[in-house]
Amino acid sequence: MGDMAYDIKTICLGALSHGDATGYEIRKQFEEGPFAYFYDASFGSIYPALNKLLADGLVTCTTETQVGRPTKKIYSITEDGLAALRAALAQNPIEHKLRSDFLAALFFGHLVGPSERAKSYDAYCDFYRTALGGFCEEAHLFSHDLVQGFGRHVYQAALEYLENHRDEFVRGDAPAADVRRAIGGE
Amino acid sequence: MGDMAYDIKTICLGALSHGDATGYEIRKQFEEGPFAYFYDASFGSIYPALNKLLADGLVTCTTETQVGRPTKKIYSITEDGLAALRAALAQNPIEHKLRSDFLAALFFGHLVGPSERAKSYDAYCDFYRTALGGFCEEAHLFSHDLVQGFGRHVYQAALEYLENHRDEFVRGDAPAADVRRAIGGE
DNA sequence: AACGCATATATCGAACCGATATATATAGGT
DNA sequence: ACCTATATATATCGGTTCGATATATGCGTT
Repeated sequence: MGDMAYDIKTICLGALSHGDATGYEIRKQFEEGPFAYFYDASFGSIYPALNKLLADGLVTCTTETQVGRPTKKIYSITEDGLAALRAALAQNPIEHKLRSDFLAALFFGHLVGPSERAKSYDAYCDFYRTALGGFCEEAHLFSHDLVQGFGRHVYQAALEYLENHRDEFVRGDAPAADVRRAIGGE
Repeated sequence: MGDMAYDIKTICLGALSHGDATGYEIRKQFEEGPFAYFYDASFGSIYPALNKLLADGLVTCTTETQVGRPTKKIYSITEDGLAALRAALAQNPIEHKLRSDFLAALFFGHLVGPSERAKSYDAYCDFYRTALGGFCEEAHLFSHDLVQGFGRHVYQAALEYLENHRDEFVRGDAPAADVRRAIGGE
């Protein structure tokens, strides 16, 4: 118990606990679905993960041939798979990692000019505006509802802060106690 | 221009733009420093990155022998390094990725019991409380100030939401339109 | 005296991302 | 009518990065 992180296999089990799906459909859930904003996985990790889960008996697979389309491989979670998912969830992981190149760009904003700062800033605002449109309004489970509500609340707060500090940042107003080092240029 | 992400080399250049440092000190900045909350890098990527930057002439290195301690390698950014950093910053990347096992645990909260839900939830609240204590109050640059203020504001909003929805989530209150699938157990 | 912790560098396996390849159907633009 | 882009669907491969481990030493604590 304690400090660890879920791997893609566990997250795939989680996705399949909501219903059968193909690898392609799981990917779409990461891209547009309800947990798009706090998790991601690419084909390069989903397909190998599903094969591993299949070999371990945590999922089953039925193929569905289609006319003029690639054959679908529909995966279903097994009893063992659900038990493995519950066991993983019981381990209470404590990871929460944000990697934001947007914030890095703003953090080093003093190294570029006001127009560059404005460009980064506005792209970041747009990111939040777009993301806020993507949160589902009506969740079917209290847990999904909480996570969606959380995301909406936090993203709204983020956008609000950004809108209130734009001019100040783009102008490059110095804070009260300005002890900055000279690092050349600009 | 457009869609890309910074790599560790660029972020190391950014760290060195604030002053000379060893690989160990750069790591500490990712762990406790001002941009700890939106970026991370391990020794396994920092040391190779610094070697690559040295080979490319973007940083210089002076060794400082110490009594009874490993020899320090102090890195400094060069003119070329600063130019490379500015060039990378001008590319305006648009990546912002959150990977939260906390939120995943809450998202699948319906699969575990109320006591397990409470454990995950409280650990998440503690994460935000601890993190809020780590934001620096007095930044020396307007850009650092903005990013710190943003983090503080967003984290406060996150904690506020969590505190207001705890009981509801732990009890497992169903939302208005409850169309949940039966997924076994519990 | 023993143990853990901080300092400091370095490497290696495993995990994972991003791009690419393959194949086909539909939709939209010119 | 043609051509391009997008969507469906699976799979693999190279490269980046993480997490753990190794090495070496001093200092503080039990």
